[in-house]
Amino acid sequence: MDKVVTISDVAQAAGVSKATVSYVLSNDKRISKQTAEKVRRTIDDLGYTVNHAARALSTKKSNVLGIVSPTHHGVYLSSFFGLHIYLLSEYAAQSGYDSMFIGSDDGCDAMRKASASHKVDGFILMDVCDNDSRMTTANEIGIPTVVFGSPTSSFGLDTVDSDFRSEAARCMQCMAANNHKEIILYSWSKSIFKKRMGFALRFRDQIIQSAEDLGIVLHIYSPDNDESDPAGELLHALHLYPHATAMIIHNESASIIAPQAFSASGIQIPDDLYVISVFPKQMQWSVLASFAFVQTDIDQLAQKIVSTLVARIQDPDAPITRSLLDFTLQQPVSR
Amino acid sequence: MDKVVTISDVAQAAGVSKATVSYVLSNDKRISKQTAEKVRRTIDDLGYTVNHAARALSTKKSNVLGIVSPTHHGVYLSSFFGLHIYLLSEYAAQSGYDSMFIGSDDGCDAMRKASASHKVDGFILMDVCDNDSRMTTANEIGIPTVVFGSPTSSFGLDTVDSDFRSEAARCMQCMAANNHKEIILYSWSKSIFKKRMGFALRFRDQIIQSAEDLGIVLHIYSPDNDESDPAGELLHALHLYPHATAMIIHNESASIIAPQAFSASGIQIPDDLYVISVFPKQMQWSVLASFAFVQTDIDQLAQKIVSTLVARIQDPDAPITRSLLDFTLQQPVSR
DNA sequence: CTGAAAGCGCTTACAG
DNA sequence: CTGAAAGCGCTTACAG
Repeated sequence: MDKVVTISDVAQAAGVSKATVSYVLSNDKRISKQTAEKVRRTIDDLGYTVNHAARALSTKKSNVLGIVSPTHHGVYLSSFFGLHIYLLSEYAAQSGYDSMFIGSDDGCDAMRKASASHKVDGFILMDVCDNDSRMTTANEIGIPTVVFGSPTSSFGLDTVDSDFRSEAARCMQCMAANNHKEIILYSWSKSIFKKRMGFALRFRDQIIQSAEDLGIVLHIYSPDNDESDPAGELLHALHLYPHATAMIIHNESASIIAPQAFSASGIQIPDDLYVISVFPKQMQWSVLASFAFVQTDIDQLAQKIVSTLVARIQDPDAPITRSLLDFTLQQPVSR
Repeated sequence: MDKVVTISDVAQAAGVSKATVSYVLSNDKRISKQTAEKVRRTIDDLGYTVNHAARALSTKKSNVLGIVSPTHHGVYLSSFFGLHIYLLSEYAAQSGYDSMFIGSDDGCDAMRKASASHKVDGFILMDVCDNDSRMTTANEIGIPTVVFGSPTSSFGLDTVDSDFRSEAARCMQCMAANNHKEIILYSWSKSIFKKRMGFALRFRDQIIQSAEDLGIVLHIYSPDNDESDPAGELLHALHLYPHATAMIIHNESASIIAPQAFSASGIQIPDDLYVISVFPKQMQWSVLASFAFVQTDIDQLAQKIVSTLVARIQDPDAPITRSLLDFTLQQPVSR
């Protein structure tokens, strides 16, 4: 439509050089207050906006963070994936970064391309599993990267996740405190374990450990895949282990469906069965009041992920960071 | 790490000019087969990738699509939002575009900035409601834009959505065919209607229309907001209208919870209550087999959205497009 | 069929 | 405190 205004237009209108305008833009203190003020006014008058491509070419920085979706996520995609992306890009914006979603199946290839073409300054790897090839790719490229997940090795990359070990231990202490001697861990599906997702592995391993330490009889139930009916699976688990007095649910779809599934079968929570569930506090509409729960906070995680990546971009040589956010156990609210 | 290779390096190594390399890159037929072949080989050898910023500066095209999240989505965010973004960016990639997520609360401001700084070639507006300010903003900017949603007016913008009117009519014909004289429409929450979201309005209006045409007694139930317990709301609706023999559920969280909620109350589907639900075929883990349902396909929608936007970018003067995808009604599978 | 050159809109040493 | 100028890595008329 109307002609696009460039830095030259501003310079001319303000009666200064392009360099001066550029310095004003970057708040360089060498420019006098009056000049800066004058330039800023003409910028507003003309409605100037910096050309992103030109700046990127000149500075060799794109000011874009690449959000890399998991390779081969298969059919399973958390309902909170969208919220994650939303929040990440929100916090990125607050730090002056745009965010680009990199989602094709050939995750690593897409990463190489995005990096080689200077499209991004850094990567956020979503839902990283053990030995995730995206980590080695990031390493080879040598680009600032933060891993969202808890792989056994992060290959020298910064890491952010919920502290599943600590949360698991806390769940078990709660079980002991409430005098439960035999419990069920309703865990993630076998296909999640097969993918070696850290959140599933780390949580389960700590539960096993704590069960031993506390002398609690533990049964682990893990559905075969994520397509089966979680309500039926939950009841099946109860049927298999009739002496269990409590259950820990660490599984998204099961957490959502569980209150209904139990009430449908006339199981009173917490009288017939004491239940602890782990789910994001953003899971609102699902009614879980009679459960105790570990309330992970996606918002805090997103904020931490972005700040970690931004810090890494600013100082590539800073020591590696491993941030585990430890969310507390909430007791059920009676209603 | 290792020095980044530019078009000059390729030109030198291949013994041609930069211009020639550039022409090879764009498959210009003026370059001889042999030269092109030679250049392509050195490109591979050197591992050259075009610098995105340089190209964008030169061509004034960013090759990026901006996905604009709804302004003030409030607490409600569909569980499929993430899948949507994922699929959109997948199809964008297939068409040679990257996708940038634009999500801040000041949606329109963010749009202006993204456009002014030449960061995007076009916009996809997610979940557009009637009189959505993003539409007028897109118009003022004069940038290729496709509206995902069914607003009353699209302000001259291309539009893609599921065909809610047609689907609603089909649901009602099914009701009539099954001889239901009195039914309940369990609809979206009042806050969704207050936002004037087209999918809720258009569907409801057609249901009302069809009810009149077919002589069916219709009760519309709409929860106050999206935080309330959908299971309780569903039962409340049944309680209010005890003579209804069927229900149409057009509400995401209610669709998910409904099978459990009904079974918990001993309501047999379809014997006690005939139910038609509308939900994406990507909603897998939730068990809905005893419902009839309109199976919208997020994948097809995403594909259509991207192809529409790409076409618009290529030909800004082509006639305006309005694509309504009409998904069929599936009868329940007995199991 | 190929190349020299201008230009895209910025930033940043370097002079003054 | 400010400006002239080079350079970032491409593309694209324009010559030849």
